[in-house]
Amino acid sequence: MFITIDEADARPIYVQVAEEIKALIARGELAQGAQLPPVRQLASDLGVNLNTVATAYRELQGEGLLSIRHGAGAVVASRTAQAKSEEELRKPLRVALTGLVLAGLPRVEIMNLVQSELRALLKGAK
Amino acid sequence: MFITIDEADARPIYVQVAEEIKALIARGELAQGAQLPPVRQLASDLGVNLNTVATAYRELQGEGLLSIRHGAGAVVASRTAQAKSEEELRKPLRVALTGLVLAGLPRVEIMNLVQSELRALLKGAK
DNA sequence: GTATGGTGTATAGTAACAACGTACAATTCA
DNA sequence: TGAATTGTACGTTGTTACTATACACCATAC
Repeated sequence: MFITIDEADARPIYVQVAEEIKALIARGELAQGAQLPPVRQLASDLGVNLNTVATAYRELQGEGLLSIRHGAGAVVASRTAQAKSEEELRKPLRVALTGLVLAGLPRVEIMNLVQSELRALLKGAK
Repeated sequence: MFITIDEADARPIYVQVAEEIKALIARGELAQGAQLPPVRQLASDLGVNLNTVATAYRELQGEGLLSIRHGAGAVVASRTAQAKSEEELRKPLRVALTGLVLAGLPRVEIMNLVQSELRALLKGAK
């Protein structure tokens, strides 16, 4: 589990952890049924409290990506998250693209970035 | 100024407001030099406190997009935000794309979404 | 079965943050 | 100059993020 916390990132730690695990699942590096590290282990690896990791796990469980069993561990439940509304999907994309446009990147460069990121994510796709 | 607050959106109100103004600037609907509404007016339109809007304005000023003068108002200072690191630009994009992949959208559909959003943003570009 | 070690969960405390109401200060203009 | 308009500062309240510590569930060896 190669997860890192970015101090410069304003988002809460548990959100960052959840986001990184999501990316691992999307890439197929965490396949369906795969066991996740115990909250204590991942927490100590990251230098945070175990409850912070537990919150991330519960968030992912809420999205249908993990299955947590008290006493046993957490496993990847599915590679597909529960359905969101189209607007919930579009908004983060709009925010990201707005940032790129305001950074002054030309259209072609933005498309290159998108394709490069998307390729990395779909690498392990079926 | 057509800005709306999304109750379902977990992000703070001032972030949502700042984000929507950014999109207006990117689209060219708020050109360089354009005057922004007084914090009291926008605040009452949105049904929030004036300081909440003021915080959004200051955030945008910090990114170099607005110029605020005490007693006068706020105007669009630039259409280009201050330089961010490549990772700061990539991360939101990765998060957005991860969400789309986990939602089960096929590659072509994701690319269609991206192009549709990007077209809307670049509509007013020179 | 039950003891033990491993696992997630619950609770309480602290600090920081978001949003608000109110008072203050700078600018504009009649 | 004075009044209206604009952003700013300050104090309060409720929420959130994170932590430390104690609890509850599960698997397994014996």
